[in-house]
Amino acid sequence: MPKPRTIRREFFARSVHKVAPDLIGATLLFNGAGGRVVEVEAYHHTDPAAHSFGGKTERNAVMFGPPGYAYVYRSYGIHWCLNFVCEGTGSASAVLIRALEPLEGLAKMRRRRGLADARLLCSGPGRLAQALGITHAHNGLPLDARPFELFARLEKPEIIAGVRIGISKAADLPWRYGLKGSRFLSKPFPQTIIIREGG
DNA sequence: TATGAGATCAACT
DNA sequence: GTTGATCTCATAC
Repeated sequence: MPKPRTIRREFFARSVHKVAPDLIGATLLFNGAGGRVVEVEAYHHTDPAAHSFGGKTERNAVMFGPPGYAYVYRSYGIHWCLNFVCEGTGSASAVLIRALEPLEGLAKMRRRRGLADARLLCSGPGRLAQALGITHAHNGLPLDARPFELFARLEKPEIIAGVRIGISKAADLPWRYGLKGSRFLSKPFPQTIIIREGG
């Protein structure tokens, strides 16, 4: 068995469109709780759906900083959503982490979510943040140091792509990526575009 | 299975 | 005042 490699900050200093599919199958832990990344979305600064599209504000400031940091924002007034800042300082692009397959710290995550069903623990950006205990307090933290732990995938999974969820601007861009066949996706992928290139 | 309302806050018009 | 990178519960088919 090969040993899992820790993902370093340089991993994120690339195009969001490379980083996003490369994150599928990676392992994300936060204070020892988490699992395998099965769904993400890419947000590029030239994309009208990105928070950074309209320029730097207090909320999105972390997106304008260096890659390899966590951008956490409040969604619909009640949820927290976790993003990984990518590309270079000032490029203001990020990957939204949308779903995990729960593997570690199941009891902790169930307690935080008030749920028994593993399927619903981390299947959605708001659910995932709640299960891991991520809030605005963690906005701007580096991804290559505790409480974050990120491990690269050992094998190249089959990745599917589709349009992003819950947005009205640039809604036709296929920048949502998922692990093919996973039971832990926030929603099914209607069309199946399979990506094989990359590693 | 599908659709709708409510929760609640920051950014924007 | 409206919208939004959401989720849960209720009601309808």
